[in-house]
Amino acid sequence: MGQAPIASWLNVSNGDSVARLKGSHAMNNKYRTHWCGDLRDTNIGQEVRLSGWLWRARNLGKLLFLDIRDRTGITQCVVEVDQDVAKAAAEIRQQSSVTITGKVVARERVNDNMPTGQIEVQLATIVVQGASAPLPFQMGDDPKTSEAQRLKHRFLDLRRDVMQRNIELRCNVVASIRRRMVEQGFLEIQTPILTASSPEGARDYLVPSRRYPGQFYALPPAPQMFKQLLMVSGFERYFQIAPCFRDEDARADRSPGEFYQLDMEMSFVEQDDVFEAIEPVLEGIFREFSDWESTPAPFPRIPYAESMLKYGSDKPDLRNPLEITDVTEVFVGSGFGFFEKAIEGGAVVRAVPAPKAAGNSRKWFNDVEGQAKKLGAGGMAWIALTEEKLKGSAARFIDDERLAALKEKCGINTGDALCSFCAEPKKAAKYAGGIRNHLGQLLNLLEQGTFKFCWVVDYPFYERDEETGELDFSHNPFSMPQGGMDALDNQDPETILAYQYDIVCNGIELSSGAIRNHMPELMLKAFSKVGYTEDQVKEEFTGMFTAFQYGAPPHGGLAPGVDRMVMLLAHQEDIREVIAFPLNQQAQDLMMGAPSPVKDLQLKELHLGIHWPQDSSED
RNA sequence: GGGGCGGUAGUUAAGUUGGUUAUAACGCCGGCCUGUCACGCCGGAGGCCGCGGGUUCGAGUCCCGUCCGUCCCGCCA
Repeated sequence: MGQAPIASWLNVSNGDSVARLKGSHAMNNKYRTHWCGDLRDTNIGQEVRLSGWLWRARNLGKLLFLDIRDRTGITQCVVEVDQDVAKAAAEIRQQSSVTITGKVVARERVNDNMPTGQIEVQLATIVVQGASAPLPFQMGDDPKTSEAQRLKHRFLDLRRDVMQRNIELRCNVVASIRRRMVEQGFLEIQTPILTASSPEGARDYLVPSRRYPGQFYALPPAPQMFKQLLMVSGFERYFQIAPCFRDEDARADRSPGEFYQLDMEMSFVEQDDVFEAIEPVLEGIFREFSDWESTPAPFPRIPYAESMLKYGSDKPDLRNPLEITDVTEVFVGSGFGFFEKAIEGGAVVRAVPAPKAAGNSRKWFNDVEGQAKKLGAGGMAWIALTEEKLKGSAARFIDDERLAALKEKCGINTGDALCSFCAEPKKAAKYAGGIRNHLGQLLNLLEQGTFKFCWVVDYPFYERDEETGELDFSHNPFSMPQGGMDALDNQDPETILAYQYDIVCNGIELSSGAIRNHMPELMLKAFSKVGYTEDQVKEEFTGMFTAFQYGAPPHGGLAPGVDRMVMLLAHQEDIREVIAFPLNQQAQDLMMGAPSPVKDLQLKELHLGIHWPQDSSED
């Protein structure tokens, strides 16, 4: 309650950046002699000139207060109504940009909530530099409006304290990343934005070529091939704050259309070398820009298979203490017909403990089951170990011996409950993982005030498509299979692991990366397993495949998402809060009106015609 | 592509089992107010209840369709 926006703005703002602003040469010009956040009682008696936005006005009839704000803070101006300037001042609408002059005086009543609360400026003149129309929404700490409204008027939204702080934090984080990377010998190298479409992975944004009818550039989903080429070129250590473009649907933690990665790559390294290079950067960033605890390097390394089993996810939130257990064998011979039949068919049973939840109502458990059903689960078998008896949907199948086994395996005891899911392993992991997250929040189990990092390592190299049954790369086709050629030749492809890793923080995937496959013959072999001929590989990855004929070094890297890092550091739930001009979830820019139709002439120059979808009235 | 939730004044919301003139707060306009700091007090204007169709004597409310927003699934090497 009683949020003091004035105070909160300066308290959280990065002092260094404000100091840099204040120290800049643009001081003392036509518009300002001081910054609004600058004035203290030491300035009393000085004549000052300030510029900024009229933040709030309080008109007491014979006395008028105006708050003038710039990026550094807020200064209160005061004027008595019998002075000429007062009449003009009273008419100015909030959020107009203004320049004022006046004398700094001590306040009759000090406001301890404001850094400038000791003083005020006795208004001598006020000039409106840019008048503001009535506002489309209120400008408080809480914007109290829809995101669509905010995005449509982003220039106003960005004027709010929270947004200014987020954007400033982003600047500082990016600057710190650059410093830390350069200090480790990484070179920042820009790579093309207009490049060729690549057949693997995310859907490309295409740019039609004017000079070559029917041909297209693509915006890079990531500078993947370029950074590998830079390794072939011998730059040893490359990084870039790289724009990435993917025509895929958005999420709260996934920016639509475009986003930024700290893209990095190193040559003559193994997986551990990459980890050792990036861990201090991430740890340093998170320590520099947050008061929260942060996992000290080296971060824990969790094999993919273990992560799927224990956390039901390849991006485990380690703030959540709950662990999933495989309890398949407990249900064998239990008389629970549905489970037993499914288990015979290859299903497994995964259980999530719900500590101290045994006393909850049947409705509570039904609601939890409802969450699981949302994820696609057919149902949830639960037991609750109350003082008197065992209750729950699976209770009658659990005899004393089986109960003892569950207690031991899952670490549960009287007062606790257990939620179980029976399905084929991948799905069982997904349901149990979803409920692990749900229970973590519901039971308030998440450790607070901390960033929990981990690596998820040893991803499978291949996976089988559930529908078609065909083998495909599970992650990155350019990553190195563990065991090399020997594994490709002699191992069941589904058991081959990759030198492929993700870095995860509080359940959010910051990055994935890999040690790359730099050997042409190994590439051909790896691709042949998923149905690529030699010619196809050579054609679709021409640049890289050719380059690998000329002394490619072993190399690997990764690419943590910059937006996601800033989102975590700013304690924002939505990635668009740390992007100045994000697209909305439908990948539209509501302010600029993108995407938009173009003139026929433009299409003609590009040799394009529009093929309207069915149902469209135009043709 | 699929699912959940939402769409009422400039903005945010309330609106009962369908029933007179659709409420409130902030903003806007007018008036009062000399120590406020989310200033306060009095008054006023402002509505295609997203859009289209249906049920009904009667629809903001119920039904169908559609558009828009948001979150999730698919997707995101």
